[in-house]
This record gives sequence, C-alpha cells and structure tokens, in this order.
Amino acid sequence: METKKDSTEEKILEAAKNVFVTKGMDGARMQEIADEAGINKALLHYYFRSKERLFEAIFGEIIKYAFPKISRIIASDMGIVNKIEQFVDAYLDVLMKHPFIPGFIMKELSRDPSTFLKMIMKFGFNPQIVFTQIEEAMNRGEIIRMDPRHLAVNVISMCVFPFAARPIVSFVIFKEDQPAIEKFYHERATVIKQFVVNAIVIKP
Amino acid sequence: METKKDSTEEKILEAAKNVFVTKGMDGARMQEIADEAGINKALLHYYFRSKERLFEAIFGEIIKYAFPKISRIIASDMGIVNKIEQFVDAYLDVLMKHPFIPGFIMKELSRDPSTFLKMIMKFGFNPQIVFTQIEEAMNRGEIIRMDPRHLAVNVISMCVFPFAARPIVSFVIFKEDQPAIEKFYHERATVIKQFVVNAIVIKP
DNA sequence: GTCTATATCATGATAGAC
DNA sequence: GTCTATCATGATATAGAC
Repeated sequence: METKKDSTEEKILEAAKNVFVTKGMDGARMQEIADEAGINKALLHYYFRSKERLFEAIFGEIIKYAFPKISRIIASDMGIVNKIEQFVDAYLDVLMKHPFIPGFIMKELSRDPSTFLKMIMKFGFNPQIVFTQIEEAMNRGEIIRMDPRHLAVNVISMCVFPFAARPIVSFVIFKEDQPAIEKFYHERATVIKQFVVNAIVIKP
Repeated sequence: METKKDSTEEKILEAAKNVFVTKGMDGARMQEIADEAGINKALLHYYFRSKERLFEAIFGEIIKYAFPKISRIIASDMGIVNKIEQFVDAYLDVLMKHPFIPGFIMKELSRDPSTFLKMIMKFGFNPQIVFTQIEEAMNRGEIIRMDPRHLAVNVISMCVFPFAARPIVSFVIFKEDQPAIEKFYHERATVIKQFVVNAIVIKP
C-alpha cells in the first residue's frame, strides 16, 4: 500500500498513459510503453492481459478526471450565472492540470464512439436539468432569450477547444513563445466568464 | 478529363478519404481502402507508392478546404464586426459541407504536428492583421476592450468545436435525434454571430 | 515477478503473370 | 492497368527458464 508509487504496476500505468495519450490507441506500441516503464513487453502482458485491456484501464482513468467534478456543479442549485462561472472555473482548472485530455478524447471518440459513450452513461449525466434552469432564468428576465443548448455548447466550446487545438494556438498565434502561451491559457477562465456574462446577462 | 469521375484513381482517392478521415493515418488499413474502392491492395501501390504518400495526397486536399476561403475574408478591409460575421458564416458553411474536417485535423495534429504546421505556413496565414484591426476598433469605442487573441479564439472555438465533438453533442444533448441535430447545426452560424455581437459591441 | 526466446499473425509492400 | 501470390517487417501475445 505504501510502496505503491514505485511498484511495477504503477510504472506501467504511468508509462502507458503517456504513450496512449500522445499516440492514441492505434499509434501506441507496446514496446514503447515497455521502454518508458523500464521493463520489457512480456511484463506488460503479465500485468494486463492485452493491449486492449491496458488501454481500457487508462481510458477509464482519464474519463474519470474529465467529468465528475463538473457534473456535481451542474447538479447543484445555485443561480444560473453563478453556476456558469463556477463551471468555467472548475472546468478550466481540470484542463490546466490535464491539458492532454481533450485531444485524447477527440481522437478516441471517432475511433470507437460506443466505448466512450458507454463511459459517459456511467456518470448518468443529464443536461436537461441545466437547460430547464436556464429557461427559468430567461423567464425571470435575468438573461437574454436563446436556446439553452446553444448557450451550453458555446460555453463548453470556449473552454475545451483551445486545449484540443493547442498546437495550432501555440504556433499560429504565439510562434511557440512558451511563457506567452502559459499566460494565455491561465487567462482563459477570466476571459470566458466575462465574455459569457456580457453576452447573456441583462443589466437592470 | 471527362471520364475522370469514375477513373480508378478517383475511386481510390474517394475511398482513401473516407477511411483516413474516420480511422486516421494509424487506424486506416490499405486493405480496407482497397475494398472500399473495389480494387486490390496492389493497385493502391501502383497509383500511390506507399500509404504515406496516399495519406499526404488526402491530407493536403482536406487542408485546402479548411483554410483558404477563410483567410481571404480575414485579409479583407471591411469593418471588424462585419468581418467577424462574414467569417462565421463562411467558416460554418465550410464545416457544414465537410463536417469531418475538424475531427480529422485534431487527430493528425497530435500525431504529427510538423506536417500539419508546414501546410498552414503554405497559406501564409497571418493573424496579426486581424488583431491590429480589432485593437483599432476598440480604440474607436466600437467594441469593448479585450485581448484580441482571446476574442479570436472564442469565435473559432464556438465555430469548430461542436463539429469536432459531434458524437458527444449528438448523443448527450440529442440522443441521436437526427433531424434535431441537423437543425441545431444549421442554427449555429446565427447563434454565434448574435452571441459575439452581444458580448463585444458597445451600443451608443 | 521478471527475464529471453519464440510463436503467431496482420500489414505494407513487391514480383511477376496476364 | 489489373490481378494473384508472396515477401519482409513489426506487432501482440505466449512459453518457459530463473
């Protein structure tokens, strides 16, 4: 229990995560994972019967990071504007810590949608709650009228896309100027919140 | 020239596009491309020396769709709000016609960034022009003050991301209700334009 | 648990007949 | 140009010694 950090299994999971996340399921090679873990291929199959199973272990772990915190905020009963702001903060916080998640999910999503969608179902995520809450706020005249689904997609797009397209953003806008890139991504949460509030909140 | 539509080369390109776009370079199989084109593997190598070359042919064609029209609008000298609106319209138009492009680019972007970035350079795309124009509009008090780069990223995110994440949107929001999904994507352009105008335009 | 060696199989690519 | 047959490689997976 206490020495688990350096156990072989942990080393494999760590190495596999790195390789799968950058190369994807198809591009990843068991040899590369073994090298990165400092062991040989045979041991991979000793711990995880197949590449498929190893991938699923990693995939599940990644998805667990990507969803639960967020859906708790969504299910809470605070005011809608407040909720959107907290959502953006929490979401960007996860993304800053695991910036590879969006790219990884995008990749595997088109390779095998069913596996991914099954994982989502597990979390029983139901967006209808938010949509209803948004409509109520519109009826009270707090925010402008618009399709709640478009509003949700707008917010999530602005949060996630810059991470999924990070290489483009880094190169086209910042010419690989790393400190500027870091600063830019740290500013995202504040910018998005301001942008959304400007777009939808009706000032009395 | 006139019978090119049904030539073997055209059939290969069509089949290769379908397979590469859905499976990616790593996931695609020459056998599958051959099957889909109704020929055998040997012919693929007769027309295109290797999988690598066949992929590059497809990849280049895809990129050509994704960029040029857009960069023309960006380089023009109309007012910034007008320009953003035209950009959104043109971009969404391309995406509606080729909805697989974002997913494909995302996938190959993390597999081999350099190839992709080289293609972008070819178009000599320079965002600085827009950034400057945005700042001028801010100085004239037409739009609110914000980092032009964040504004650009916000707009592009709202345009592209829903297409890159189409399986999630389709399933989580619409439970695969195809007509509703179609309608939703057709509304995107109008919604985004309205949203951005609300967020940044200062009413006199 | 960990290693070396090997089996098994799939894939990209080529040779050569027609 | 198109096909069948085959090669060469590299990947997953297993056997078996230690």
